[in-house]
Amino acid sequence: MSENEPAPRRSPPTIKTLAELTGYSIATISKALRDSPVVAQATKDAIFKAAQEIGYQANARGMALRTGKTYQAAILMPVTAVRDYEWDGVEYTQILSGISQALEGSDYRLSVHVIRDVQDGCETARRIMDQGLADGIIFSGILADDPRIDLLVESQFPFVSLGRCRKPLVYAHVDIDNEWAAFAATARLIAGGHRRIALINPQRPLSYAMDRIDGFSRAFSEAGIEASGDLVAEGDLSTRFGRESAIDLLRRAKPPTAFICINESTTLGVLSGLGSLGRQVGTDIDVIAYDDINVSAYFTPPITTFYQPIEVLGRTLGQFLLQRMAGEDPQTLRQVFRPTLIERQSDNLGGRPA
Amino acid sequence: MSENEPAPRRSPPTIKTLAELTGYSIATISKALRDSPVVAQATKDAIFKAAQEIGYQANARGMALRTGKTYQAAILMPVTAVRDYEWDGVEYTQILSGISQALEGSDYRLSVHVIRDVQDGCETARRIMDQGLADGIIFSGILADDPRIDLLVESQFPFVSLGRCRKPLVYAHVDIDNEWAAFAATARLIAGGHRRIALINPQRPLSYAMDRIDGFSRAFSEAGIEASGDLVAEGDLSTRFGRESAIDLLRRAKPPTAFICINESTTLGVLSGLGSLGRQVGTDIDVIAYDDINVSAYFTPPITTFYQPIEVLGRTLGQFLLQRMAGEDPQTLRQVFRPTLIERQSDNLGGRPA
DNA sequence: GACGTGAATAAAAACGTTTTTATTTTCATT
DNA sequence: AATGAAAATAAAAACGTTTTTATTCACGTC
Repeated sequence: MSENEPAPRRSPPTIKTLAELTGYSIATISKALRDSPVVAQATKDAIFKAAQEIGYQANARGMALRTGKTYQAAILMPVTAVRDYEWDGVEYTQILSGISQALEGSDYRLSVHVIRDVQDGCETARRIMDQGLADGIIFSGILADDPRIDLLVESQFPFVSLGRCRKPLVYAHVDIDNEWAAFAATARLIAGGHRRIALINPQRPLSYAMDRIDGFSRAFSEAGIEASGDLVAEGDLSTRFGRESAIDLLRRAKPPTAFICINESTTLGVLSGLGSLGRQVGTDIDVIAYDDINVSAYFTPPITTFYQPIEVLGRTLGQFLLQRMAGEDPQTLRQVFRPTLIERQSDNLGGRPA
Repeated sequence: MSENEPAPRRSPPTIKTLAELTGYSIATISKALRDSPVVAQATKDAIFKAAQEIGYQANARGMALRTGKTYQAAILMPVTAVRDYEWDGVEYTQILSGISQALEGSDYRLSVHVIRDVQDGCETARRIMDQGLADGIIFSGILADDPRIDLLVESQFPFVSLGRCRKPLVYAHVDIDNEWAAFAATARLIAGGHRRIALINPQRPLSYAMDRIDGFSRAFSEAGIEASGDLVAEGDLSTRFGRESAIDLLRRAKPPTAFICINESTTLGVLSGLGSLGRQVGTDIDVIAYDDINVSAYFTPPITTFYQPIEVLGRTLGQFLLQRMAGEDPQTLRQVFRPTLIERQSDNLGGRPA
């Protein structure tokens, strides 16, 4: 009854501590803390106050065991096989940051699972579901036909994808309007007199690679010109790929007079390639890029880009996942962002002849 | 006894399933699976086989509740207040990837906690300990006197830091030999005839900022020359900062003839600054950089750098944390990497007059 | 043959919750 | 005053483990 041990190494207070302290049963405590309507307001107040005082924090493991939930959101982070070119993936910092911000107020925490390829991603997703490692999943690098989306849609497991597949499935997603961005970039160059335009693009199975080709082609067809489809380079998004593609394309019999780059990594490579061939950006050749991390402004010369703050995508991903995990209909959780054009001095299109 | 329901939605097998299946008690099953010596080998074999067959996977939540462990490793990821300049933090993708690789074989998973500053990091660390959100912590951006290290050392909570503080404490860490790198870069430029050398450095409270100044100063003093301490710029590591510093320094009465940059982000900024002042790297000005993500090769011109694959740091961090969480003495868990010099054409030091 | 010993296994308790079920109390209605 | 419903709370069970304690059994020893 009256043990006077001075509690030398006290363990954190549990619901039981609160029960002893307030005189209520643990059941009542639990309900009160979750603001259940069955417990009297006065009781709730007393319990809240006591909880506040002793700094009670619900034990996540206990909750997890009982409810079957993990209070974890998982993100599948690709780590590319291309080791020598390490720029790839830099935008993930932004994505993580955005997601974390969205999760901040909630009880959810973010866990990272690196994956090597889509296959690996599929297995990881399945493991997450089967072993109950997380309550929801976010992933990117969506293929035109992506098995992860099929799997998760079928299992009805909460997830949000960064990017869309080409199947008519209903699922929560966030994306960039790549078709539009490629269209706008191409149309802009065509309007500037260019006819031979190169597109530095990711590999074909990626859904957004195809979106970009669609936009690219549409711009030509709306202008009534034949598309320079022979100038589409497809590869990993490394700086090396950008450089080698640029050099290869410019050495051809019918070289491009302008480049559209998929991201800043390839843009840097293209600029490096142009430089080593002695070509001047803005004079000999125009370049328009898609802008990941807002660094194109510092290229020499600065490059005109389409910019979309990645962190915003991340925040939206996080919000959508929370809503999805709360049971919301994926139908309503879809957003496609249009990047904004940032004109920089390199690009004085229209001022020069075709 | 003989219910013929076709088990339409079976839940994953538990230890109890195994008990029923094999006829042993759940206690024996648990011990067998953990390979306890008290259970007979034949029994173990039978239980392992059964577990294999039904694909039994231990429930992480049950384990967590009982053992008090979380099987989570936490990383504190800084998200800088500098929103406009988003390159910052790109190397975190590499770090995460490395840590994940190290954790791969283990039962541990990696969870990300974003922090806004050191203060926030301190609170987050405390919360992780108090609420038992993880069994170990990794963090970076170490200050010369870092409260997080004090806190965790005192609490004896397992952690590994990327970077060292300047207090003589014993704790697991991984670091780059910044003193040496700065010394080597400075000495190289001095040997090439430079006397007025600028150092683009992070802000002072950061431990490695001071390490770099130490190395910088030592190179001068060993050469018997007065250090160009007036040419040390301190700021955030954004590209903008690099650009503005370069422009500012070059406009001074006694401008630098060479730059040492802390990372590729600032390097790009410095190059941008040089470009807009019409200076030629490798002719008018030399630049040596520290290389995060191996992209300096594609700058125009390519820049000589000190390179250390960040992923290796990440892997080491992960390994150390695992060992630390297994109870290993932090005394033995310390590693300081020396980056390797990558000479690129821009840097033909010694071939020109002072 | 009783007895201790050691090996093997089983039973029970515990971790901290939530949820279902049971009990008590209050109070209006007859 | 008895009855019943509603409100409030308590008790108990459950989630899936691990660990401590208890039981059973075989065997060698006195």
